[in-house]
Amino acid sequence: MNTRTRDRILKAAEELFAEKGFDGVSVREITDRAGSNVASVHYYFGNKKGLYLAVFRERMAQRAKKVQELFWKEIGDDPTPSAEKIIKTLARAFLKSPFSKKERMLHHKLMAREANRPTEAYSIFHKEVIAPFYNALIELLSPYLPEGLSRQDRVLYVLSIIAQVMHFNLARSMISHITGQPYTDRFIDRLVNHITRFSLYGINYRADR
Amino acid sequence: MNTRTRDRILKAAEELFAEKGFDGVSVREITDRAGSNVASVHYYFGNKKGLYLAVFRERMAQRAKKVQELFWKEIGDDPTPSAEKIIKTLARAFLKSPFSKKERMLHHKLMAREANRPTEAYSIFHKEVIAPFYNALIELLSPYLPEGLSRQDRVLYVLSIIAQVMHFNLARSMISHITGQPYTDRFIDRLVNHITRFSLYGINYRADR
DNA sequence: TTTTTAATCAAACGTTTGTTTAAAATAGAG
DNA sequence: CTCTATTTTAAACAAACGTTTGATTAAAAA
Repeated sequence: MNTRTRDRILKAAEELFAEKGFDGVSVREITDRAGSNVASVHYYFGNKKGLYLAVFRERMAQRAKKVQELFWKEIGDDPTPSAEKIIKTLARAFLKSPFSKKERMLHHKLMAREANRPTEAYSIFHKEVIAPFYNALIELLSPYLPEGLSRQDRVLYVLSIIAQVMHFNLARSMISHITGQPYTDRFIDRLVNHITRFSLYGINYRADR
Repeated sequence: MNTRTRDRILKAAEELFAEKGFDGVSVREITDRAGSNVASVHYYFGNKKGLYLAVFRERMAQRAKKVQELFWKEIGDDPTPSAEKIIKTLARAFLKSPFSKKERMLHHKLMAREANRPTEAYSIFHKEVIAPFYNALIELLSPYLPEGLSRQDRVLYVLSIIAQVMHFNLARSMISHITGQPYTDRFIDRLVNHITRFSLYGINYRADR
């Protein structure tokens, strides 16, 4: 198995799928960017759908786990982190993860695609990666949430935070139009601070109560 | 001009474009659903892209304006509405607008698609519909936002609210998985209440200050 | 050395794509 | 009814699509 060719195809496929969607990209476009033959997709992945599934299994899951690792590493040493630390770390893990801006972007794009219209690729990904992370976040945030909420109510708070991260990433073009700001590092820093502040107040936790 | 056939095509096109994206749908699929001939798209809209533009001009823009009218109607009589009223009305206008759930969903799907990767269809739509609404919202909310913020900072607050509305609508499948709740009317009511509460605290306005 | 395996390639497969054409059907006015 | 303009239709087009094939290469195994 020549993993180099296979990896080049995976990389090109991930980029193009995120950018244009499954139907927006042709196999030839992928193999051209990867510098391989059209037939190589069949050779390594069976068919186009198999390639899409592989992108999810081997690239998305990996990346999501890395984001989570980063989150836990920053939280890690603190047994009972403050609400501010949890939220800021969460926003940063998503918006300033250890990937290039391009990589982070395409990760979120594919996530959004699947959260909306899940393919077969998603169910395992959800069970193994998404769900455990959400559950852990709920545990972590619970002490700071209004009392007496059901689990279903508490998860909404986590979703409100994630919602902002996702939207500020995915609606970049519109947001740049409306704010007049390009997505520079400085602007992203400002977004992280805004999301943190908004969400911290959003959960309505006050240390002085 | 036989508007009946033309309208059927527009309706089918909007549904399918929202669901699968521009490249995910074939002209034949659209005309089949509309119950017309393949060539009718050429006859009424020139080509596939022209049909997509027409969907935006004639369906999306109309709908967005209706949502905004609903918002202003509920706000209307009040010259200086409270922060709570503004936010609740905003959340409701988006999540409980005078359309069917299906209609609202496909509207938001297309919005998200274009906010992410805008086509020519978007620029006019943005200039005439989106931007004015955002600007008006900023004006309305400004008295309740932290003082001394630039316009660019203030728009972020509006975006945080919209972000939640969009995400709770678009990531339905994932959210149902994670909460264990199907998207019933009762659940959507709960979402509206949650978003309102979270966002109201999020802007950190307190009448007692 | 001979045989087997892994990898890549150009070429072609049958379908589906968006688009166009020209004829047929329909509708409305005189 | 007749004539004309509008609308709908079946058929065909080239181009692009995903997929498959059989040949070719080079390295590994026998």
